[in-house]
Amino acid sequence: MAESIEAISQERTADRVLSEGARLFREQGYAAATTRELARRLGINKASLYYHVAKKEELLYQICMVAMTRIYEAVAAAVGGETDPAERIRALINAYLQSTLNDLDMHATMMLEMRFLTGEYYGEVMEARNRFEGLVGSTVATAQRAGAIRHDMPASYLRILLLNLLNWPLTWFTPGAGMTPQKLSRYTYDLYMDGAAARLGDR
Amino acid sequence: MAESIEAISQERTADRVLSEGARLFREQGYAAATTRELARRLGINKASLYYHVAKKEELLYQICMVAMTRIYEAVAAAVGGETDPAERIRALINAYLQSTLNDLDMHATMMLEMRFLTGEYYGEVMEARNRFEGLVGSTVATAQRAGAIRHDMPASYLRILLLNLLNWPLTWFTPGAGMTPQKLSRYTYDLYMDGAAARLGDR
DNA sequence: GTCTATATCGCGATAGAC
DNA sequence: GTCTATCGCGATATAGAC
Repeated sequence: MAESIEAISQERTADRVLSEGARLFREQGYAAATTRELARRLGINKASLYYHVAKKEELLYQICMVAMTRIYEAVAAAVGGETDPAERIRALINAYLQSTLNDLDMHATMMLEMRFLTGEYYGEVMEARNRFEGLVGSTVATAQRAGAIRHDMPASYLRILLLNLLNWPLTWFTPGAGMTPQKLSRYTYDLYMDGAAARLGDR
Repeated sequence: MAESIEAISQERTADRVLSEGARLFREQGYAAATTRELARRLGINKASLYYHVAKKEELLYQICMVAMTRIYEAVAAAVGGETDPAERIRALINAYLQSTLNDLDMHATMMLEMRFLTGEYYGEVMEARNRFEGLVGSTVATAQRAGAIRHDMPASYLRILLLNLLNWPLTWFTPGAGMTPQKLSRYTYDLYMDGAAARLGDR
């Protein structure tokens, strides 16, 4: 019993280090953020931090891996829940933007700060990211083979153009500033599938 | 005569500080980059750097302002050279991607590192960037009013979706890796205007 | 699991000679 | 316009008591 209570409070503290770390790294950038400031925000001594995490870089690594796991699972579940190729892309866009924009600290840190990782840390995160972007690519390529996506553009371009649309919002999205992940998802899907040009009968 | 030679060599050194600084800041991030390393790359003593630039932050500021000036002028000239609304958008996309991807160090530093500026430095760069993004927005809005762009999506979304497509390449584009700014421009325009969906008669 | 105290280092920036 | 020399600070991380 005492064990489970300890386990719970331990988990809480570890979680707080992760989420406060992600917030700090996103706000100030990994390199400029200090362990002193993180300890201050957590209300503990800076030395106490090193009970929870071996070093600053390891914290960044953990944040990146958690973020990658979350978004992979969210997007895989969303895509797996649809059969129609276009609906799968709609679900992908929605899950991607919901995940990243509702958990900005973790995902912006992962996408924008992972480059500061070195060696194995970097390798593992990059591998997870490649696996994830492979899921995006195969969803698009499958839709193309099914005839739902145009054939006069290589699947590799269709993948990176979609990733451009999905990732840049991490740099500018601000919750509560009028925009919502829902609305952005809808317009992103509309633009990605149909484009911005006026069609016959539009006016 | 001696003056002009001095002026030229002075200009050269100042230019080298700017371009090597941009390269270093892009490679390592502004916060992680050191003035020692910059001096080493320039082949001068670290103290000598402070003859050319007052402080590290001022160098970042100068890089950002030069990048903003360059891209504004390139895009304004390209858009001004066309009259057809769709062609103006094509020219905008092309000039935007040519500028940023052929001068990655300056533009990636501007877009991704400008957040480390403080006070007036930050204010001035942000103002220039807002002015520039206003040019993008007004080009899209004008095309919409002319009937070339769909009316069932707010111009504000059409602007940010285009900026998503144009800016994220700064994070992944690598010269000489198969992709060219030309090809990316073409596909970006095709996708932005027409979308990814297959049309009747595609197959 | 948190603390006090501290080691050790590398940073931005300056002084002043040449 | 570049140099040598150095200041002063704040960073990550560790030792060891409680």
